[in-house]
Amino acid sequence: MDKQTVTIYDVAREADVSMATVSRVVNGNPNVKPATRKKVLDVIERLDYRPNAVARGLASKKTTTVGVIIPDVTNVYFSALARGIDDIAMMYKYNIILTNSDENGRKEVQVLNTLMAKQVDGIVFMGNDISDEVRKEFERSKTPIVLAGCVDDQDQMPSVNIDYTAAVEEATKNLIDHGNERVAFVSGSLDYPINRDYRLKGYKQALKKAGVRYDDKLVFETDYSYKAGQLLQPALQSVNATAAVIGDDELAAGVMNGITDAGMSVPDDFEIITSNDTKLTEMVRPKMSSITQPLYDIGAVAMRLLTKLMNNEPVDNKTVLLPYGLMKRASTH
Amino acid sequence: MDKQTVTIYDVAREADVSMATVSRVVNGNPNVKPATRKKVLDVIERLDYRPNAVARGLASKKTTTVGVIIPDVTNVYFSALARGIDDIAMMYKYNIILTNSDENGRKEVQVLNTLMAKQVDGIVFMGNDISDEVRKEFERSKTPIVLAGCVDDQDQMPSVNIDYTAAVEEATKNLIDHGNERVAFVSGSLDYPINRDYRLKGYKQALKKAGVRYDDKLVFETDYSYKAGQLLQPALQSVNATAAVIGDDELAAGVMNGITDAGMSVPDDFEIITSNDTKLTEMVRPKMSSITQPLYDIGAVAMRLLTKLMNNEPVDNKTVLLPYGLMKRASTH
DNA sequence: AATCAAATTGAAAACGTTTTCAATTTGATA
DNA sequence: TATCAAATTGAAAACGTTTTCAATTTGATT
Repeated sequence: MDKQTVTIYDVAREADVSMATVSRVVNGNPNVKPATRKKVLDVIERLDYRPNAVARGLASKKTTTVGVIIPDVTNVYFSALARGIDDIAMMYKYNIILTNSDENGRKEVQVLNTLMAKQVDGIVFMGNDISDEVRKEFERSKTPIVLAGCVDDQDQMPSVNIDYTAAVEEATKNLIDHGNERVAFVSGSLDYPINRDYRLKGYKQALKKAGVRYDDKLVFETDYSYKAGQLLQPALQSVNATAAVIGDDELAAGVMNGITDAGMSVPDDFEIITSNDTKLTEMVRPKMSSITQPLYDIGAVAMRLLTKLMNNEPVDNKTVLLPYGLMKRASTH
Repeated sequence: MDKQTVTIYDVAREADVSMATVSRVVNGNPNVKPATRKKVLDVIERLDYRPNAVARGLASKKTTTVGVIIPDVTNVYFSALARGIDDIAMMYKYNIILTNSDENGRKEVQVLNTLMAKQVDGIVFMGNDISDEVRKEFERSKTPIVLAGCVDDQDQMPSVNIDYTAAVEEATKNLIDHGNERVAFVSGSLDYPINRDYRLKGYKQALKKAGVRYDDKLVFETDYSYKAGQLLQPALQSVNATAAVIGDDELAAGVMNGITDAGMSVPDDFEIITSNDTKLTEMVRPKMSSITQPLYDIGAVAMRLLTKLMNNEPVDNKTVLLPYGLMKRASTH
């Protein structure tokens, strides 16, 4: 305990007031006489007193930190959400404790517990799935939790998303309207509700409305990587697919480059609509058409929703659907 | 204060031991009889006691959190560093408080102070520059700080980088060896030491060694954005540049697409070497040649260096240079 | 059984701030 | 001047854990 640290006790003694008064000044409590306030502020400046936020957290039971669970911060989709979360967090004077989960359920439970131990005021959870173990931790938690870019098929949790079903339906319809009779659906794991129950559902609805028979050979399940996308060209060709709705931009870039590297032409031989409208859609050639998701806004709105929950503010709607669109670029006609 | 929270006092009472003994058990202190330890652990499990890490942080003066200051988490370069930092942090049982700084000096000072108030055990700083105000905060800090992907031209701070000078020299030499007589240097702000004193220096050294006259019209200063890169094609053409070393992958993708969209051919008409070897270099067409930086490793080694500093472990070398290379892809001959 | 050293345990202070409620001060009114 | 209500202030407890050092226990030896 080196006495170079200035504590509230030092300030109180120098200002000849109690610690309670110093605390009131520091925290902007109005019940302090102006002259007293000035005296204390002068001492604070002279001693360069910096309040210890950990002590404050213990005493006040608010740490002004929020936990953010992210599958992988290097993923362009999730990093955009994280940016929205952090910007709004800082606006409301919170800091984020960021943890990569790798969509590993065991790791998710572990980091959830660590964050709870660190008494975070709230948690934003990103991921493709909510395992039973994770859901159990959610249920026992007194700390507010908001999902961002993650659906809760049991609809128990506050969440911010787009209407993935409608968005994929519209994208699929667009490809069908272009005359494509063999539209593929390229997706991450169909174990994930977001893919199986929301996005694939939109795909099927578009087919049905267009009177196109559903063929499960046109549904491809893979991981969300560029490499996996590149390897899909032969399989897509073998089922005579002429277009695809693809669930991730890096995956889509892989599919597209696999196709063009094989000598086929996009969009003439094969049309592509991807899903996240990250900056990657503009960088590849041809530029990729995409469902537009306001990624930054999903993060920002999730964090704002969380600040309301943390502060017991009234919340109209715990399930927020943000607008989506369809941005046509050069990967479609 | 709702009594549903189980505290160390509850465990001590149930196990009929003192709080000190419970603390010893929880923290693995060997000075506990096996029978006592078992008794305590049984109670901990029965009551589902979860230690409060904030209280522990206050009492022990270690919070097991580290601050990470990042210019922009959506930037592919920095997010890869962040990934390395987090993985090693978790390995050593730390969590990262992540803050976006936008390379804004005022904001950097602000977040530094916030992190200090939150008693982080250490800080990893990423950015292109260390402003005087930031440096002053560094100097007064008793908390260890490590730079990652950020050079300290005053060489006061522990840091992890590659030899940017040698790397750019080699890339420039490569382009000169291809017969290019007009090699451009496309960079972020030359106010930043990393660009002015390290990378531009390498560029100049390569020219000098090749007996090529330095022409400042071939030096382009811009921001690190795809959009800025796209707009550079006319300027590059007007100085008859036939090749460029470019300081950021997104910027390089913009330059390259600007050139190919204008009808020129890469590498036949214009060769490009970029600097970060992110996955973007594989996604664009043609694939981009790049200086290879082990981004993940820069982050990982920085975090490891920080754990040593935090634990007062011996450190051989506070300035770590990791290996770089030159990956030739299709944007060069 | 007595002695001694090592191991174990406990009481209470420490960590630095916030909160609570009683005590005191202040200002307005009659 | 006395009274009263509102404002201000202070003392001490609270927050939940760790640490320190004295007290106690244990085990080995004579």
